[in-house]
Amino acid sequence: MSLPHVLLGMLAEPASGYDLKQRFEQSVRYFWYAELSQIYPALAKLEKQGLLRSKQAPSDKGPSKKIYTRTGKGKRALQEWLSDGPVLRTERLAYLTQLFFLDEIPNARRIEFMQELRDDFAQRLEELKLIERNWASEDARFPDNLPDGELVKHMTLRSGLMKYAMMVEWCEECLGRLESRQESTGHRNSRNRKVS
Amino acid sequence: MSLPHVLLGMLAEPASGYDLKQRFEQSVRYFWYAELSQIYPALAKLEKQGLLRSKQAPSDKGPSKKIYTRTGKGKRALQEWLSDGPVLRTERLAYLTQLFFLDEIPNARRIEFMQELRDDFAQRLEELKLIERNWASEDARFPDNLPDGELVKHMTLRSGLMKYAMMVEWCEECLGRLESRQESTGHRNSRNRKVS
DNA sequence: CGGCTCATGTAACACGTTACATGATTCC
DNA sequence: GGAATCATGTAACGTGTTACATGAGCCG
Repeated sequence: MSLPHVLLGMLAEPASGYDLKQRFEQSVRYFWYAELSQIYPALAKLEKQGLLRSKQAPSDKGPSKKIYTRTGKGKRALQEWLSDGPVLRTERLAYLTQLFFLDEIPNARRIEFMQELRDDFAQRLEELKLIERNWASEDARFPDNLPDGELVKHMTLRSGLMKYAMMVEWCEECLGRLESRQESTGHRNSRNRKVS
Repeated sequence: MSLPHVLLGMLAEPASGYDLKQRFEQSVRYFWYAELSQIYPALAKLEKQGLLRSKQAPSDKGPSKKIYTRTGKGKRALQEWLSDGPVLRTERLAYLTQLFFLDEIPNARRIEFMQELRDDFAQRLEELKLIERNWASEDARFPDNLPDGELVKHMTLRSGLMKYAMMVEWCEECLGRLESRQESTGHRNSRNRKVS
């Protein structure tokens, strides 16, 4: 339902499948993920539908690339997807369903689970903070005078910063509740952050 | 990777496929969704693997049901999934990828998009607040003296309450930034909440 | 009797993951 | 020459969605 549209969005600038995979990793990896083996056939299909055009081009390093360009029809398909409004309530958050059933394992394990969650969110938060710091130092227009294309990217980044900061706090709150039960059964559990 | 485990979790109490669908809608719909046509074959497969057992039972209304019960092996499989730690970085948030490319449509449309987002998050927040209010009024142990099974459910609920409250705020912030651009091009746009 | 909810499924298709296959170029 | 990276794909399998099929029991 969405990968083809994400590819159309990423192809505002022409790129090969391999390039697109890198772009995924650098930009949208916090809310979208795709394998190369998924990207290649998706691009081929979009070309067959006339939403993309491709040409062979030599590479700086390695074998020649197949560079895809968005057609007018491709751009309109993307705009239509965006104009249809947000795609909502399709999220699947496996870690929350796990938490929902976490009473099926012993409390000490529950605490380990929440620590792992907290550490991962904290790490993502640091990664995003770094991106924001670099951006701020490299672009004088940051954050209030950005052009439209950068503004929406910054809004996306802000949502990640706010979300992960909140999730870390929430994990701490949960750990407090779990640990108070641990203590009452005679055990004691360090609250130290795991190093990864 | 996960639906079978979610079903095992939901089957702490025996139920039919149809019952489970109802349970999905009442409890985990905010972070997991499944169609009946996905649930039935998944249950059959779990039974074939010996993680569930089934028996026919009459229904209050309508035809007879196939009631599934978790086996010891099924419970261990669930505990193993939970003990392996949180399943992370598998999220796919379509609305954030849309936002990321939102500069491809006119600013007026961008504002409509964010209003729709905000309204949906606000609605989810109200739904969760209602659940919390009802719970608080029906259970004297709420929220600090809940048994383990309810504690993890409450932690899950809290994450939703905190998340959607934050997302509504974030949407308002984004709308402010988008509308300030709208005004500077001579248009004016009401900030009123849409009624659904 | 007709329409609703209850109840269980199948079929066709789309989407996503893991493993495998192939070969060019670059760096050590 | 061997390992790493660049580059494009296919195959098999698992997961998820939409549409369709079937029939029991209940309410008006």
